[in-house]
Amino acid sequence: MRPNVTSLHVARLAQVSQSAVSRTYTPGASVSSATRERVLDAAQKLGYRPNAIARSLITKRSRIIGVVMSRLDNQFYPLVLEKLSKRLREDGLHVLLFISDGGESDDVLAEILQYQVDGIVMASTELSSALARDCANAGSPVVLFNRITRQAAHEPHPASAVTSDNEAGARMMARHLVAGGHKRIAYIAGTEQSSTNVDRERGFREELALLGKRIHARAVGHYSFEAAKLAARELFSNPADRPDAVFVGSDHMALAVMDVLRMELGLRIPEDVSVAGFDNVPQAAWGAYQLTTVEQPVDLMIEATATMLREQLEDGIKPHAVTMPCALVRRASTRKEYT
Amino acid sequence: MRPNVTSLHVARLAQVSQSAVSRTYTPGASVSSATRERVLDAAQKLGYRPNAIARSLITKRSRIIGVVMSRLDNQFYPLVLEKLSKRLREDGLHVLLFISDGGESDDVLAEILQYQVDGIVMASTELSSALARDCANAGSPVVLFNRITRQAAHEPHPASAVTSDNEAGARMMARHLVAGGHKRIAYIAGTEQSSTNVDRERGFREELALLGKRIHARAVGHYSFEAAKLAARELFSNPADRPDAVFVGSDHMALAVMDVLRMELGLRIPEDVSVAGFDNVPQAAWGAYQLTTVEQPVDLMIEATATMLREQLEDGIKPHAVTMPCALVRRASTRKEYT
DNA sequence: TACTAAAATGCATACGAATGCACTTACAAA
DNA sequence: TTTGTAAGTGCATTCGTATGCATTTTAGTA
Repeated sequence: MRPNVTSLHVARLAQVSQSAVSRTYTPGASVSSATRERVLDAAQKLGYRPNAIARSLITKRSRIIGVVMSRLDNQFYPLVLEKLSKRLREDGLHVLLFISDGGESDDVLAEILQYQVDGIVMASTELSSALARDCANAGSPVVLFNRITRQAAHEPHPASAVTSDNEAGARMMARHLVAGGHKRIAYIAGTEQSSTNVDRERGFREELALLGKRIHARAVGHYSFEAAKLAARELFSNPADRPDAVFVGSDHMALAVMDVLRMELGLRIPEDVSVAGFDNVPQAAWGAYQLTTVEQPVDLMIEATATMLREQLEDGIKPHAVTMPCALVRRASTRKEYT
Repeated sequence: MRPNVTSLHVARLAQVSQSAVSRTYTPGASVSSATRERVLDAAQKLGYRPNAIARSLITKRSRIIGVVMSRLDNQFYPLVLEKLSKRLREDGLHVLLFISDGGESDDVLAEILQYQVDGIVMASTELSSALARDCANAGSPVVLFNRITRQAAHEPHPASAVTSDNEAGARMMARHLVAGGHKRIAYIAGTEQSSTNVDRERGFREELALLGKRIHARAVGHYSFEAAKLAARELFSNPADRPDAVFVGSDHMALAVMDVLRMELGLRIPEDVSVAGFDNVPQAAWGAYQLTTVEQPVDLMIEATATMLREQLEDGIKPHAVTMPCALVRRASTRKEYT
């Protein structure tokens, strides 16, 4: 194996100092264009590439962002990952990816921190405040994506958070379903403790209350495709008292629910029962589903994430939380008018 | 910001040398259990974490694998990513993720190599042999996942490759469709130059020929959802001569095709036309689609990928190619018997 | 108890690039 | 020409850990 070619080799060939080589690759450093050219020439000849590891060691900037995700089977997250990765690359950052199983991710975080990441993005993952403190101590700002940490009002935020306005989105859906004349409205929850579910459920419940309605039946789908199927069967187990609408805590689950209702129970959507979801994943628009849903503004959320990372990294701004607006997307899975 | 706590700080607190601290964290190194314990105690108190960057600099092993992907909207790849990430973590490796736009990925590779990755996995991406050589020179073994480089017989493989037996899979599908009594069998291609498409199309065509049939009509979907819709419209534009079966180069495209056939053209599947795909993504099993398809043995392919990386890394084994068997998955989107 | 092999430990150096500092050179203004 | 200023350059050091080597300690055996 050939020995690695280092800046020193380049320096020798170009007849300059190692510093000159370094400066050539450091934007804004002081090098004459003559030297720069000789360095680049030599580098070209030797096939030199600056060693990012060595650079990180001395600059204390790895230009790596640790990203923790789970549930990649829910199309929402791969798309987030794709966009996030592209967006961070624009800022010269790279993604070190960790797949967690969704629960507490102590060990995962420990590994991440060893790599001296410049920041951490956690999506579809919980973060204990103890872990958040660890990260803060390690100097790695954390941005929660699509999750939020509950926080006592007087305490500082342990981590930043980017979410959409889950509560408002759910309220829109409540109004939409009530306007459709539905009488027996059910709710299928995601993971119960997750902030997304808490917010969505609260918004939905409260808006229904304002309209003089209530959640007629409820089951839990844990944001899982299979669990959502079980939840649907449970909700519709009593033929005498079936819901005429189901608001499901995520599209991923809602698609499973639609399958159960149509294939197993022979129900027509939306004639017999309306189904609505949350997220607006691509499949929601597919012809066989046409799922009415609440759209999360992914692009805005990604942009906000990138911005918050940069702010905390460069300007030392404190962690805080931002919320982006949702929008109702009406499709064919919900009745539109009172019948 | 607190200064980072280093092995030296731990050493001082534990009253040992910095070497002792290092050895404590090096499996198989020579440390007495007494010192190890004191070191761990001190580390605990100080919140010490070994700096993976510094370690990499000296060991010349980053324990990072660069993974290049595109098309994360095709569910096949997120699932590969999830499994690959988990599998590599078992080997103590981590994933540095790059999203490419699918074409040549020169710049992406340059960035990857700067991080001194121990290896590279490229999925859904082409790799020129020039780039492959760059990687080899940099000492980073490359494994192509679900792609293969065409190679003159006498030349050494520039990169390893893990694929399923695309050709055999397509042959199975040809037999299945012919057995179903289809007369006018169409094919929708993925990206035409991609090895997956070349192999699938060849297998399909040749097996049909053996059975005395030929591809009745053909269009190109570029492995894209939207392009596949266009392809479907094109294939079915002449009502007088419509295919009675369509083999689509990937499930992702096949689902789009089904939408067009049913929603836009009002065709029944499989009564009016059979549709089949390739990959067996989760959505293929969804109630609304029930897509007959060829299953790629993802778990085997992941395992092979991990193995090849390890072999090339540790045992210096030369790049080579392996192929895993596919299996036909019959569902409701294809007619089963001659009618 | 004496002797030997093995284990444990510390010292010093190396990995590859960035950067503060001191110095030289170039160039413009007086 | 002299002076002042800025740009360019090289030296030497630094980042945090691993490891070869020499040395000391321990344990094992006769």
